[in-house]
Amino acid sequence: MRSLQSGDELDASAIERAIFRLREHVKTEGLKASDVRETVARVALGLKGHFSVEELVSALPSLHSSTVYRILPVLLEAGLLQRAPAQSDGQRYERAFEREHHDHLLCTRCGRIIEFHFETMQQLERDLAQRFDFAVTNHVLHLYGLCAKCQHPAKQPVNQ
Amino acid sequence: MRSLQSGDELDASAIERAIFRLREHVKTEGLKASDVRETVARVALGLKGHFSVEELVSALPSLHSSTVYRILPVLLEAGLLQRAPAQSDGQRYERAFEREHHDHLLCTRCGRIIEFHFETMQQLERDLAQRFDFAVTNHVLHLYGLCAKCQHPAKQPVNQ
DNA sequence: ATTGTTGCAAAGGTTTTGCATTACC
DNA sequence: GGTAATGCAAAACCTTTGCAACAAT
Repeated sequence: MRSLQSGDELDASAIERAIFRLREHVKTEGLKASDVRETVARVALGLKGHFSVEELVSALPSLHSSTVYRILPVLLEAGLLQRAPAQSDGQRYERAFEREHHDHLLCTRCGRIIEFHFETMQQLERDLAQRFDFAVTNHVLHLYGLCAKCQHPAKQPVNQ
Repeated sequence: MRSLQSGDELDASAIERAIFRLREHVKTEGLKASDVRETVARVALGLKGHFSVEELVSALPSLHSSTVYRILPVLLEAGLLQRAPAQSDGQRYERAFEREHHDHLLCTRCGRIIEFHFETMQQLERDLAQRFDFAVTNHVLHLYGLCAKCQHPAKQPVNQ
């Protein structure tokens, strides 16, 4: 098991690789090129951590939310984004491009999210393939509980 | 790792234990006793597998859906129900009372859901407690992929 | 020319909320 | 009597869809 940082940003050349992959995907799917779609991709990849659709739309003031809603599935299918744990304000997303898979630890009191990588999962996926003849392509592992601060409230106040 | 059956029903005495736990929880929370709430609990615990709110409401024709929506969180907090993988028709729930934790294998083609128990998760939870000082209370593990039938389409048609 | 894309408005569906009434303690 | 629970209707919420105008192939 390893801990991970979520805030690592994509540099300019990584963004260009992502756009390249998007164009490949668009071509493969028989869609047409679109500057708007690429703008959404660039802005989404520039957001840090987990973001809501509303946050993405706010970062794209010239675009209508329905346009963003229509583009999001394409960015997911192209492997640029992936779903993140949903909150009360709807589905959330995060960057997937050039980022290794990770799992989430969610504090149920303060909302803090810790990311980590659990190597044993690959062994589990092999076991499942054998036992159930099930071919795993991806997974979601969310663990809920109390983070260090919220377990020791005397040291730190709640919700910060 | 062990495979599990989801359809195991609660017998009458187990239902009574669940109602007892609900009453304890209601008392602890400073709420008032309510026959309606207990009826919802009994009906929900009688449903097999994963169910939508609409299915629960349909099984309670005399109650308004808003009443069911208001009662559901109480049944979750009392440990009688837990969330199940959401579908396009909204959130789904399943029984949690006197049922060991289990994880889900979800076929992305036909929608089939296989439940299993992964013992190593307890070891992971201990590791996380050490590494991050994070106290895990529960977790969600969903693995997506293709089930046996959908990997071998020659033998079996899709979507059945 | 044909077909995908976008903006706008409207509808869609699930879930929540305000309020008056009823039930519980 | 005071507070929670319920039913109803309405609102809120996120998301999807229909349609006309626009852009790409």
